[in-house]
Amino acid sequence: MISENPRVRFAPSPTGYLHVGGLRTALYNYLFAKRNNGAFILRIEDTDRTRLVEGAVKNLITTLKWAGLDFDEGPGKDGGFGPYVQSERLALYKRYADELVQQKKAYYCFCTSDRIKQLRDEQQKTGLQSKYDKHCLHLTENEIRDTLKNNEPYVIRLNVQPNELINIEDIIRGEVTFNSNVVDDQILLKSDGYPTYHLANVVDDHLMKITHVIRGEEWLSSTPKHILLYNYFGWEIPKFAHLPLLLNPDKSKLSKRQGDVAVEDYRAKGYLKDALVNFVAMLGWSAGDDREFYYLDELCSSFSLERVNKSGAVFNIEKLQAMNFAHLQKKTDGELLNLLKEEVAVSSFNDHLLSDEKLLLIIQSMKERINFVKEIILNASYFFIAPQTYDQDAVKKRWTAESAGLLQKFAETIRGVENPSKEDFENALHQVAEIAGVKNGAIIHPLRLAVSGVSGGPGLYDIIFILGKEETLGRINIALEKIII
RNA sequence: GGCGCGUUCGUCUAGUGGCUUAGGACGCCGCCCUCUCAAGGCGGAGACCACCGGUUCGAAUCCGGUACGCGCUACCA
Repeated sequence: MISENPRVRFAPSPTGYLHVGGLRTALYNYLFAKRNNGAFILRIEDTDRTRLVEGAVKNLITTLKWAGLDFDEGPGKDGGFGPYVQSERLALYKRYADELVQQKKAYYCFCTSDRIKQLRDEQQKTGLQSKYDKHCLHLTENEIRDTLKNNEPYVIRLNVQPNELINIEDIIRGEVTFNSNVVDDQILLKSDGYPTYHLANVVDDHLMKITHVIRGEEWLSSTPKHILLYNYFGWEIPKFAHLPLLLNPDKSKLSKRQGDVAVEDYRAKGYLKDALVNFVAMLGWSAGDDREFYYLDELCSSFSLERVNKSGAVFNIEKLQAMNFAHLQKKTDGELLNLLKEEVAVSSFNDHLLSDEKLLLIIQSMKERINFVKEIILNASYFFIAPQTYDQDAVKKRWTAESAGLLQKFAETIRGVENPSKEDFENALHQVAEIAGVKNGAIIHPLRLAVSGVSGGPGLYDIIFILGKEETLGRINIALEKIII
């Protein structure tokens, strides 16, 4: 079954950010490695120079690390199989491509892109499959030598034999069969000297002793090319597992056009890494029971490729958000304190220093009312600064002719209390209400409005206790001046 | 067009021939709780298991076909 120490790799191309689909691919590779005592390798596939983005590799590594997916081998962490960046392995690909040419399993091609385009147009017009016509396969050795000597640009193509059945044993999908007639004479080495994905990934997977290729379903169709390559080189074929795609709400392949796809975007929005990882793990995998809440280490011990689904999964943000809430509730107050301090530091309240003790009280009162830590600042700014405005709808609904008088009475009552506790505030309010002959709500609602500016939020006594007596008195005064009905 | 893959509530899924009047989660609706907003508790609507045919005493589960969706079809990965 699973070899002693499997080696798997996540092989993104550095195009700028980590796609959430990529995160899931990386995660499944990581989980598989951890579950089976194997190695998780990061390899950078930067063979397309036109799509290179500055700083992308660094960003990729940072984001992977943020998610908790530490690699065992990769850029900056050699395990004896480096380098792990394909652009640093060019000589290797050239050598293996040449080897194939020697054996007539690949050949030089000098066709111009114009000719290829023309060929393709014609084939399309006649309803044929677009495929290279092996035109250059029939060049004589002399012709090839002369053209090469003239420094004509060339590519090296795979020489696919017609009418062979190519079988793929896929761990997730079972046996998949292709006829070699539908496999194009794929370009292996581009005219700029860089390999295409197909050559590079086969050479590297072999050299890096990759045992299991776990990648997205979009690669299934080109797997026959890879099988052919392994066979031509006489190399052992790794096990394949093609993961179902992550989908947009309209079921097309998850793309930028329909929302955020970068892990960095979700991170910036305040999603917890635990939640994102948990959510993405459940998109296409389940342990076979009803459990949905997992931490990364728990996923490590229960994951198996055999239980990965075959069909694509819609990336449902609402569920992600619910997952984030669930993970948030499980965090200790201490963990939340650290997260809150980070948010405060980058907010407009960064010079508004509240004690840890006070922040902790704020966290406890707000925890179950938020989906993101930053919402404490966004939705409960009144803990940091007195309300600048008062919600007009709430004023209309809660502020009556008697409100001002009641708040004044309440203020008078608490003014004399030394270091009032939450209960002291509550008792004071009850007392005022009783004397005035009104319901508690007649004071509670306007008071909440006066100190917070809004109608929702934590229990009133929690709010004013956190604010403290002086601040509460001050805010009542301001409100009495500002709220006019 | 060709090739490949897929198809269980709106979404993520459980289900591997009888335990299923198809279970859970998110979302939605209602009730309870309640100083508000949440959270929580309880309940509800929501899937003729894409369709048709076959195998079988019995099928969401096995087989075949059809439809639909998606992916690939680049000197992109």
